[in-house]
Amino acid sequence: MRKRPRQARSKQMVATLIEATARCIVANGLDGTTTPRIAELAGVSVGSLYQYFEDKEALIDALVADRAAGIARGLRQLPVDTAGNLRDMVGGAIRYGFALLSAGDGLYVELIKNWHRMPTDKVADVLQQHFLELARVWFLRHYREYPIENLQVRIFIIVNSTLFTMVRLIADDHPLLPQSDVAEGLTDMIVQYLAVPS
Amino acid sequence: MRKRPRQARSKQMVATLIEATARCIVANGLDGTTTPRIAELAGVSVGSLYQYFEDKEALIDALVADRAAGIARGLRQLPVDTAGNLRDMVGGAIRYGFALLSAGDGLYVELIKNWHRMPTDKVADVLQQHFLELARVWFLRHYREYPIENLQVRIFIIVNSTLFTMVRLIADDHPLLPQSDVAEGLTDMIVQYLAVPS
DNA sequence: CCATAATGCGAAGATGTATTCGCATTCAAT
DNA sequence: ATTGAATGCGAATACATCTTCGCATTATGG
Repeated sequence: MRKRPRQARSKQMVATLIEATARCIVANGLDGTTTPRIAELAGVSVGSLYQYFEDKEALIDALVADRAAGIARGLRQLPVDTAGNLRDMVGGAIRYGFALLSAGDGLYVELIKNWHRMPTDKVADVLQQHFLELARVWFLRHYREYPIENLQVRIFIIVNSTLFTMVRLIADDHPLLPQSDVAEGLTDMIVQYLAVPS
Repeated sequence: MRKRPRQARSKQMVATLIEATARCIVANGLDGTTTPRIAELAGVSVGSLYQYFEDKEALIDALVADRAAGIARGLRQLPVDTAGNLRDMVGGAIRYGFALLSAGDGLYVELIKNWHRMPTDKVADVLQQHFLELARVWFLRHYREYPIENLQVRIFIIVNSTLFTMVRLIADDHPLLPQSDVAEGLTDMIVQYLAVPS
């Protein structure tokens, strides 16, 4: 951030700009998101934007960081029963994922579509770490011993598979397959993949 | 195409432009690919480009169509043994996929990264249809009866999961996980998912 | 209340890209 | 060889975006 906000109104401005960025991406897509448009949506001048953000990228990074923090918070508060059966846990996570991606008028979908030019690692790592830890706990409880090495590969595959399959489905204007079927399919696939002790 | 090529040199020009586009994308990324740069790489003027292609998009579409045709050809010639075991078939396909993505200096990876602003369906449908048909044949041979409805969902999930997991891994500059491990993991996951008759 | 710093402004500058158009060159058929 | 069509050219046009800078407005502390 170019200038540290000292007064209350400038803190407000930073928040307003980040939210305007989100709305602009939703309304115009990432490519159609320009600094004048963001400023207009924020009800603010372009100059003010550059008072607090080095450039457009910094603004978008701030948005991603904000949402990533939100998602991390949501994941931690997601009720999990590490004593329960695997299928319920996975199924719950899948449903949570679909709900999240469908929320925010498609902001997340647009961000993930453009993962390669965004600080994707911030978010992907959050998911990766969360589910890795979750799986670790679950397996320790149920099997005592488990090849942890292999678990990283499995979680990497599962997280990426799920994320992009979901996005591909949601981004499709005329999806041939119902979301519920794909959710069930993903759940089946993941549970079976995790269940086999290699 | 704006003008149908009548003379030999113009056919050559179309081919040269398409190949230059491929090289430009490899060298500069899709965003860094501009019509002047393509023309320069082709050793041709910008004007000539617009003689044969309505706009930049048409040129890129032509490139995608060309490669999609090539991939379709490659898939058909891929030796498959529908009498053999499932794991060998899936493993072979995965290896073929990794080889394809690693080839062409990263052209395919760059194209898939930007799937959402490309005629992705052209390629995705090719893969979808190919593996759907392949799976159908295999299952008819081995089980006689199989819930075909469900098979579409499974193939959708498998194709997208595999494609994007591969791309995510290859696009990572410092991959934590070795490609061979991920390939094996994907194979395991797919085989198990397909093997369970639902 | 005043002085100073912080904040807000938006037209203008700098850059870059897609596309066109009039003219030059080459081909192919007679 | 000639002529009309096809092809090739690239400077110029049109447009859009990011970013800056000098000035106006607002807040804060003494």
